Amino acid sequence: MTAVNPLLQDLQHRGLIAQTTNEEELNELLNSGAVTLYCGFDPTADSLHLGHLVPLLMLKRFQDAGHRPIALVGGATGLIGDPSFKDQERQLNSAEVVAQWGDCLKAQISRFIDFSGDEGAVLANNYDWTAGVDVLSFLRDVGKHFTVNKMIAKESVKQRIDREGAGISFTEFTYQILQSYDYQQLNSRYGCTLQIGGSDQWGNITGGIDLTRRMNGAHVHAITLPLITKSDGTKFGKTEGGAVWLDPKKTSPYAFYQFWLQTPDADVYRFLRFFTFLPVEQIAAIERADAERAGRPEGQRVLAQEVTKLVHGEAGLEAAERITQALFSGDTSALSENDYEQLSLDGLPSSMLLAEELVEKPLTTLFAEAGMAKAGREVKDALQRNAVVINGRNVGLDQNMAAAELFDSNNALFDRFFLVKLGKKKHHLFMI
RNA sequence: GGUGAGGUUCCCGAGUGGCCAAAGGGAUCAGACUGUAAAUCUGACGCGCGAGCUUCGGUGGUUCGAAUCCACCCCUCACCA
Repeated sequence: MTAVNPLLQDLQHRGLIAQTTNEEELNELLNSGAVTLYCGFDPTADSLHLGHLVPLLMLKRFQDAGHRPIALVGGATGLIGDPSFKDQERQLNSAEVVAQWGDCLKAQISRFIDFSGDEGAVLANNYDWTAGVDVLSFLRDVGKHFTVNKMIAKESVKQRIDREGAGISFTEFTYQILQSYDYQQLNSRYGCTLQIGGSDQWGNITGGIDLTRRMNGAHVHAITLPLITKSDGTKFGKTEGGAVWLDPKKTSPYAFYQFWLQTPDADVYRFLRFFTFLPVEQIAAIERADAERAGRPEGQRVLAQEVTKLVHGEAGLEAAERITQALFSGDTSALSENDYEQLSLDGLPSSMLLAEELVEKPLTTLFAEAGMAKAGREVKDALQRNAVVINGRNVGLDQNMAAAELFDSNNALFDRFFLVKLGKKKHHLFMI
């Protein structure tokens, strides 16, 4: 029995390993020196989202442990669409759009992984080795290694094949061959011997392992990461606004920080292990301390701080905490004119008001348009329950038509700011 | 191609001529309680501050009146070929 690899052990303690190829061999591989490993990210949008964060951080964990990660942007696979566990055929995106999205992902990934240095990490794009391949070569050289029988048997496409009325196009069916080809190529080009990915990628990954053995005669490995679940069964990583993005323009550091801060107790320590680099012992200590102390736990705050810092940097975290402090301390009187300007810059939702538009406009419409509620009805409900506060003053439904008066410059802070709170958590800054 | 079942408001799902903006559940939003947590309880939940306006696969029709009846069409599912 060889020594247990510390990285592998840490990953196990964190619950970050769903499946692996032969564990003994994997352990030996990691003990034998620097390993080159890869993880693919398909450009399906102009930004990565929380679902990508765990694999991305995983690459970093390996890099920190002295291994060499390859971040693969799926410029080619993104054109095809991964059918794994999807119940419906997906809409194809145009080549220009996918290329542009791919560039966005590259920029984001670069903030997590260090690509400098000759022996450093590699940023690759599978478009580079697929775009030029002609159909006949591909079918003869690569396709010949796959049996349709095996491809059909994969769990990831099973529901699409079994189920009547669903179906799968040849295009998407081919996806697993393309991803397998990536592994084989990365093995040839960079000596890559380990692939990581979400547990839904197991089928695609094993295809790559087989292909690499057949074409390169190389014995390569894989680790899959668990699907991140929430204790209440709802989907992780979603808010009212949809996905939580890593791009600060799409999800502000403040909104990002708030997302983590609102993590249920039942999930917070697990998420600390998944999404931060804090040692597992320290996380366990936080959990113990929280359990012993009555009242508000520390876990959420630590989680929000750590992950926001990781994704948005010190400055992003500071901005998020600045807003949070101002809005949730209950004391906004301490804010200076400069602070209000900063709130908007820091990512607090804000909008401009035009005096002439306020005369006929009910608050319900005004706040719904500002994005504080989905429909005027929700604002009405909040007004009825005294849940709307403008600059510290409660506003009721009887003032619904009094927008012009409420937002008069005489009532403004520093002659132009209005901080509106709807419910306990929704804040919006209006400026005149 | 044949036969049978069905398409209802975000989702599931009741509703078969007026009492239906449409039961019930879920999701969502707000309130209470708390810790910006969970659980629980309360309210809202097509759109509109309101008067009112627009919905029940589509198009036409019957009727004072249709989600509900009729005709045609579109789509889904099941079984058979």
